[in-house]
Amino acid sequence: MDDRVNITMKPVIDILEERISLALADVTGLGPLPALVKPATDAKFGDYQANGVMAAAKKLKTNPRALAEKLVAQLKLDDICMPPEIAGPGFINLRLKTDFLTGNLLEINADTAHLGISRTENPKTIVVDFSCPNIAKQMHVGHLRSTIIGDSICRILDFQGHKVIRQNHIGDWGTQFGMLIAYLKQANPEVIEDPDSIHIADLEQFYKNAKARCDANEDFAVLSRQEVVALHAGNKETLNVWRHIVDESRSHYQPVYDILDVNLHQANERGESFYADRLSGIVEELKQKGIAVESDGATCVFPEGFTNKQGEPLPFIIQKSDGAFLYATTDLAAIKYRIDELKADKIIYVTDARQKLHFEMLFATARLAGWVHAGVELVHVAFGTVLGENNRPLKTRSGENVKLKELLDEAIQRARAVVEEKNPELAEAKKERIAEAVGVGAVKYADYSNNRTSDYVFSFDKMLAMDGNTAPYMQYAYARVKSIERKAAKKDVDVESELAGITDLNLSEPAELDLAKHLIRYGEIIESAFADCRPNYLTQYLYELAQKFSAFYNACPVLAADKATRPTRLLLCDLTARTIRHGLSELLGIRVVEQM
RNA sequence: GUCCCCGUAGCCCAAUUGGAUAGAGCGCUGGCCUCCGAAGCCAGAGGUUGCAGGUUCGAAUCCUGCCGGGGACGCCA
Repeated sequence: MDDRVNITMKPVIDILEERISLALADVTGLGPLPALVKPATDAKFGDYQANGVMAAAKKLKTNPRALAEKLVAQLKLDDICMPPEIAGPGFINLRLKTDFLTGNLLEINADTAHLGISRTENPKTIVVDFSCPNIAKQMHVGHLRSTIIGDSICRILDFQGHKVIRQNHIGDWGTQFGMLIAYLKQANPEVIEDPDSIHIADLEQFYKNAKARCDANEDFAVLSRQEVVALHAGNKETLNVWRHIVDESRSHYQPVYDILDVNLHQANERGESFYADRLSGIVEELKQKGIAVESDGATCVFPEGFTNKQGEPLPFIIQKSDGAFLYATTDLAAIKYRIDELKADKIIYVTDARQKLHFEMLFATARLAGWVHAGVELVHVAFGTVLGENNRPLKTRSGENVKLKELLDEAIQRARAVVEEKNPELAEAKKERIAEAVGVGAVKYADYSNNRTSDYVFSFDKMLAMDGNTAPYMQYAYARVKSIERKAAKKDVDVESELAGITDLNLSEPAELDLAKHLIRYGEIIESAFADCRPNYLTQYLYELAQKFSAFYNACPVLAADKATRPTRLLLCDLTARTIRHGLSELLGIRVVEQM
């Protein structure tokens, strides 16, 4: 079964690419050349086009159209396409046969779990480093993108059959802990006796109070520094208080992951503290290998190709002059751990674009150290900033970071108001569920649908709009299919049995064909979203799918269709719903609802 | 000052990385509910892809130089 699926259910675009590439190699005698098969830029050119002939002709210094003629004469695609057509300077236009389309849809239909999408032939162990909140502070809007983009990358990799290791590199070991512990000991001395009694209602306030006392009171500042030393030295009492602050913080951010449907748990945490006792060894090793040297009292690596403002070599500082370790040191320890112990073939870092230079230097240093053996890939997946209406990074009116929890609450509340308006007769509990799915979905979808690398302006009104490329639009398309199924039951149409015995389809209406051709491209889109870690390819596809479904829905009655066409249309509905549900809820972590 | 990212329709964004006549949405104009959910659909107007050169069959995409915006650049993460 799996073999069959793997052979037959490769995306069409890949099959075409392979076959045309082979033929191209044959005709030119130049060895393997890419066929450059792409979706057609315009429906009037067909469904796919191969652009590789022109590049090949250039190499061969021959006429591209003549080469195209020779190639087409050799091509055997008649099981998939109508006879290829040559156009323009040497494009080869390909139009899928309806028979092929039918067969493809039936196979997708048969493969309930994977929608006919084959798993990778080359599974890898991939570590994804994402989210990474600072402990003892509430998650704010700055954590949104890393958290959900990282989660989606994991979901896609997982679906493709890779071994995914999620790593939440939480900030749990910094100097701010001295201050927090010192404050807690003063403000809530009972926690020393009974650490379980810690209950920090407002983490942010707790942090601010500690900071204020630290700034105002020199004795307290001294105390704070002593606590850091005590913590890092492993003092039992201090460690105990620290552990409870971390636990308490988790009880604040775990619910945020839960409401976001982000698959992160305590088991995924490998915070800064995890690497604490490895840091001095890392620095030692780099010194011994002659990679790290002392400079102005600090220990630095100077990887080639990086310069500072004065044009001098730029340091990657791994140990401060006071002996303390930094972010860079922890990241180096983490790379080593991930490659040596987690056996990572690939490590993906999902962080904001401003850290680009840091990761370039980090990777360069790890390579110098010889830790990154052949076959290991290091990738920085960077993203832009979430902006407010003023085009500056999103803040509250008073200039503070917008808390993620509050942002999501507002989205849910706004969605709730819309449900109330459109569908007042629904049960309360149902309205609440819908509001959560729509509100949170809207925030996530809006983020995913933007180009990852650019900044975007956050707008509740836009993301909750029912038209346009938004989560509610997609959820609505899904709910309409479900509504057809409910109506079917009332009209004595047994959808299951009509679909169960289905062996042939009757595709004839343009809207049916258009939808069908889009449905079979799902696997191809997942591949491209994966290759570049770009969830917006997926949202773009889903949006087009929902649009094509809506056009089909308007043009082609389903339940009222005659016996010859109804099963085909039911199948199109069902596959649309399954694809939307899979894309939204499995790959993007956005819930669908039966009614809204 | 050096380096990195960006500049696309009135607005907000795409363009699968060098392919054909640059696409969607919002907004605007007009049409579609006796009909499976109108939170919808259909049609239309709207562009010298910041500017100027260059590379080639072919450029929003690559190269050079300007202009404008954002970011990074020794002991934060």
